[in-house]
Amino acid sequence: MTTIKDVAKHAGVSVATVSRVINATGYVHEDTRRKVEDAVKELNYTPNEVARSLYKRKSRLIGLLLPDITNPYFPQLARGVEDRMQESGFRLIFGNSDESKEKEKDYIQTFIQNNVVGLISSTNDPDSSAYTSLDLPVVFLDRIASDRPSVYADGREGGRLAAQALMERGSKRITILQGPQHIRTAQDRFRGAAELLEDQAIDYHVVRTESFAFADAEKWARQLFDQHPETDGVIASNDIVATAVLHEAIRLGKKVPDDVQVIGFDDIPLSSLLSPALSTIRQPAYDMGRAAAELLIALVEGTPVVNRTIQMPVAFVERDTTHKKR
Amino acid sequence: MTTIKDVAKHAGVSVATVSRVINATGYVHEDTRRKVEDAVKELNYTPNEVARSLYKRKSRLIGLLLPDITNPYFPQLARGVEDRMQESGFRLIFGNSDESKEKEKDYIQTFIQNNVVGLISSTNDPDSSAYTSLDLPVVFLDRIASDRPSVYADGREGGRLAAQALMERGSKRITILQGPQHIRTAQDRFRGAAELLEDQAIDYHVVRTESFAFADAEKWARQLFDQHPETDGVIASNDIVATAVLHEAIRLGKKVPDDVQVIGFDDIPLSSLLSPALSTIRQPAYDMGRAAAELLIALVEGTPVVNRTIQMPVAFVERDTTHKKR
DNA sequence: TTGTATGCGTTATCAC
DNA sequence: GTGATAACGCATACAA
Repeated sequence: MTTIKDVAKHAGVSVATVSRVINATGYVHEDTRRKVEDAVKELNYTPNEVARSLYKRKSRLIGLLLPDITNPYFPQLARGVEDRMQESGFRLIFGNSDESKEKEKDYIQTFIQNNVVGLISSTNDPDSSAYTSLDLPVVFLDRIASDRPSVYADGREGGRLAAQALMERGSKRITILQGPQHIRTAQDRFRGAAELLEDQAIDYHVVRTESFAFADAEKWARQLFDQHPETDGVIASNDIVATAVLHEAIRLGKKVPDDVQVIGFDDIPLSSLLSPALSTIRQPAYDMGRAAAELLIALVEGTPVVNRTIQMPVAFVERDTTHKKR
Repeated sequence: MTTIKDVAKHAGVSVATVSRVINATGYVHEDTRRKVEDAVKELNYTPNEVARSLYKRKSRLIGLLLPDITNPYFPQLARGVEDRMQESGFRLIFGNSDESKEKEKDYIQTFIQNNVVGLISSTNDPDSSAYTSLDLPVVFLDRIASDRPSVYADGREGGRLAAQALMERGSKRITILQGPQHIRTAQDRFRGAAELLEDQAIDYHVVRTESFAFADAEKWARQLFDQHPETDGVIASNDIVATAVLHEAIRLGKKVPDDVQVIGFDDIPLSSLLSPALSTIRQPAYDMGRAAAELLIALVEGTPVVNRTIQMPVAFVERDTTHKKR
């Protein structure tokens, strides 16, 4: 590797001068600047980030902690984060936490060891000491942390929208799949839906689901129709589960949406390619990722930020698992 | 942050001794070892990786370069890589290349600046100077690089399996969706399928597709049935495209598999949840990720490796978009 | 068995 | 305007 020393020698100046021109700091004569720039180009020199990081005690690295990149919702978040970070010259150290506190701590630890300047996390427990005791800027993504920086979608409203859509389209015996209890956003969706149904005095059932995992989705779908075969409207906890519900409904010979309407949550890319295409509540995942990145960058750079918690809008995406509204 | 100096002071020894016990190198008296260990625990000390990296000129960081994490096939690769790396204490710096040489170069550059010890890449052009001129161990994942370390699935065999499955199940007018020309693995699949069909003297059509993107998938599906409405068997370039084909077929009122059989490629998690569930050629994505990580670790650590190119097996997964075989 | 001193590549402070 | 040089936190060669 070529170092600043090589460049200095090659340009016939001191390392201090080279440093000055690279960082555009302090005075340097036009002629020497050119000499240095030529040397840099000729030797194909790029500064060693590690040395920089050591001296400055901060890197250009950001930690990104997601539960499981394998779950189709997260790649979009990740992509949003990455794109925005990229634009500002930050790199991502990435980890899957599997919602395990152990793994989270472990990762946070190594983030610190690598001098990351900030952290974006989709933890289920923002109030854990692992985060509160951190003196790094942290942005919680797709998670809610009262009064600490976070970016999330309006799940409550999403739940309401879903319930309203089903109601308006004639479902009388609605079943809500209640997502994992320990995930706040999932509960918000549930509460929103339940709330509206109660307001409208509409009867509904609830089926608990303990995970968002592919492997379990079919199980929840089966349970749903087992326990409530008369269901004519399903509010699923996310699109994966909704897909499984759709699959199971069709397997049981039900017509969708005629016998049973289905609404998902997230609007993952595949939703529109399902048959029938899945009606769902859209979360702007990519934009959420970007927003989180943007917020973190502001925090890192000390730019004043007005809104430390950003709630993104959700919207009902009408496709073919619900009736067309007249 | 607490440094090795703090620990040394606290334990009443020199930094060298502390270093020795942390790294289990050189001699150190049992008593002093305990003293140091106590101090480490008490001060909650963990070594600064950046300083280590600077001194040793190598970090515990690995670069991972994928085309687009948003494409459902890649998260599984990524997860496999991450899990394996995690087990050996390596962290991932992650980037999306969008198949752009520019972005690739850019990332590789910053990987180097951050002293990564190795690189896993799904580039379309392993022979680009960006890679050949690198003096880092590189493993190509889901990509083929003759005589350089790589992990990929047997696409040719996959294509053959798909064609054979369709043939055996009675399709007479098969259309193959030929994936992007610049992606070698996609071409292998295509060639495998075409090859077998030609051997069997079975007539087939080809529809070119230029990408694996969601946004385009429906377009290819439409083109397919536009140009070859009589098609009774489709070999799709991957599961996304297959899903779109399925969607389009159903939209056109075709019965699957009775009117048209469909086979995908990859076996992404959602495939089994489609209605009808998608028959496909399975690539062991997660295991491929793990294998790539394993190979890279061996390369990094100088462990002798016997097979530098690992070809993983593919398999036909029979679900509901193909007839049951009697 | 332990401590001192040096260097990893950079940036910043201070003389000149 | 420019150049020595200390310091960032760590690991090692060498001396003790």
